[in-house]
Amino acid sequence: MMVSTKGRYALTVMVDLARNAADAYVSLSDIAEREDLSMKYLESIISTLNKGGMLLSLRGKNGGYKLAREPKDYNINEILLLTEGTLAPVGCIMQDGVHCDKAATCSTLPLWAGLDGVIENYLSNITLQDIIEGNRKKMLGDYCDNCESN
Amino acid sequence: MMVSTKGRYALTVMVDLARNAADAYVSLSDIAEREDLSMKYLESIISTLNKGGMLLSLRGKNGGYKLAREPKDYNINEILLLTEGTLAPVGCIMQDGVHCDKAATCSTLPLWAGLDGVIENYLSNITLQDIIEGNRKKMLGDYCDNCESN
DNA sequence: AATTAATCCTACCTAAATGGTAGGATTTAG
DNA sequence: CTAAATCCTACCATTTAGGTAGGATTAATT
Repeated sequence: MMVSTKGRYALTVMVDLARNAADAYVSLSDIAEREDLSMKYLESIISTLNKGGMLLSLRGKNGGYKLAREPKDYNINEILLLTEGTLAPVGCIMQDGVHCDKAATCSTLPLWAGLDGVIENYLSNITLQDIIEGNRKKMLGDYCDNCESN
Repeated sequence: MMVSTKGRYALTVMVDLARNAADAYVSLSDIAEREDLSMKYLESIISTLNKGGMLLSLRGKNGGYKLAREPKDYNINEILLLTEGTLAPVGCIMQDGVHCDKAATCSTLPLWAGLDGVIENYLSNITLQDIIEGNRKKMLGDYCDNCESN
């Protein structure tokens, strides 16, 4: 599994905040209850999102979190990358340039690099806005059963 | 990581066999030595490939393995699927129809389904032959640095 | 018939990652 | 002052990854 619950729940939190945006700060307990997820676990996840500059937070009573930007200005790749650390499909594709010592002669490396590119391309072109709008055509593409043909 | 060493080594073995095809059976110790991988570990991996109908095997002295079909008739998706069990990017996408009980209302599910489709589409369209030919254009697509522009 | 070289099979093992939980310190609105 | 919230550190159980070990079986060669 490329994306663990950490990344999945992080996206769920972002979508929840995008939906319940208004202008107010939303408490984590509200999010946890709405999404039926462990608040304690979400705490560590939302901390990563917050430190990564994805959110604004307010401590103390009536505090909580809200999005730092508009939903259309978040792409899914950056959200998952922040929480997962890497989205590389294999261990021999590194984001920081470190790679296997056989890389120069490896015949399968272009395959993994190509796969990595396809994944990043897909996720980078979908925004938080697309998700809350339920833009199935963009997300499911040609494989969408009930998307209009134009 | 979506693809573990199991799947990666399985592909390495298939590529090695495709290269050293001839007509003869190739012993696992030869493959392990050429690819610089543990023979004992490869044993369990090649067993999966063999039982899955990807290979032909011959026991006893001078025995070994060879491809059951021509390299152009293997796509990478089927090789990885067999050895990894699943290539789903998240736990909530299952190959056998089992899914999360929130699926009906989940707003992120189309994203995961779309990602899954993109991965499967990419891997299904690349063959073992493409790899041994070093078809960088097909593997790296638009992201290829030194592919010809036509 | 014996030897050798190969696949086949079952069991085991260590380290790291996953998916959390627990408890308390700090901050701020009312 | 109190309640409700974020923030922070530590811990922990289970599963997965990445192998290793040892031997049984099969078949070609001498």
